[in-house]
Amino acid sequence: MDSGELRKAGLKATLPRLRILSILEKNNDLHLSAEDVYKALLEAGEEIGLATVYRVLTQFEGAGLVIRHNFEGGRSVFELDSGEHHDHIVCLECSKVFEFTDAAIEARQQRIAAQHGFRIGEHSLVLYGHCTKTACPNR
Amino acid sequence: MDSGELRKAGLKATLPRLRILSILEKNNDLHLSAEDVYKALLEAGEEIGLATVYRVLTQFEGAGLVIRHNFEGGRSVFELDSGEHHDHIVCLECSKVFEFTDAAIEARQQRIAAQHGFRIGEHSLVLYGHCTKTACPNR
DNA sequence: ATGTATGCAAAACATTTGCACCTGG
DNA sequence: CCAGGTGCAAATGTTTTGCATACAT
Repeated sequence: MDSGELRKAGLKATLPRLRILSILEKNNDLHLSAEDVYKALLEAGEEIGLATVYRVLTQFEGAGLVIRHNFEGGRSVFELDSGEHHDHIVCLECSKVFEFTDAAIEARQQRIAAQHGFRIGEHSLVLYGHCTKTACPNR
Repeated sequence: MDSGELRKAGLKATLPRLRILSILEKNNDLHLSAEDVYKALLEAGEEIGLATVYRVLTQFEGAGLVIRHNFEGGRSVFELDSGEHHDHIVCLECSKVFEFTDAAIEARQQRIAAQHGFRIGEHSLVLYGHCTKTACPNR
């Protein structure tokens, strides 16, 4: 049980929080929207309010447990913060998300930021494209 | 007058469209939201509806005249598409935006996408950070 | 107990759409 | 003239908030 993680983040270990954390853990490869999490919980027979999902996800983000992405398409998606930064490739057709990291890119980013007098906090690199060989509906 | 540009994009050269284009040109260094454009036009004494601004910006995006960004914070911002791709650095404190390009990063992005069986359409690299020497309110 | 968290419904935003009227070519 | 564009208001979709109730410690 992750009560510890929550406590450490200064959050009471309530049932809704534990459940949301559990959904995120179970789908760590996916990137879920608040509604996705909500539906997953309902389907699992759990009772929860959508507002709670939003509140908890926002708190998790503030606590550094979760990362919020603003990919194309209005809604935010969330993933557990593994601690290791990574970038994303999003298929514009099937919405599948791949993750990657590249040391060379990271290094250049730091240098560029410094050149512009910036101290980088977070950064997000998202490649939008089209699958050519995966299970993408369009091949 | 940019009637030509519009015509070329298959769009009638109407007054609202010309005005919006003009606002974007005048603020090419900024990244404006639909509401920003709307307000700018109202302040300039022009009559226009917010819905029209949204419609026109979306059409411009489709026509490749404009690029839409989903930076942090729910709303979309727009900038004229200069034709030359570039990345962004956004100050989390003063919201100032700097642009840059880096050939090495671009090259690696292509390679990485290819490795994952992706054909890249668009991509967006945004560094979120803090100014250290510009006119940022927090220095 | 008691301060916090939750659920529900209502509110707040950003954006889109239906429709009658206006306009550019 | 006529297809397409615009304005307004209403609809949508997402996220936030107020408030009375329920829960963790």
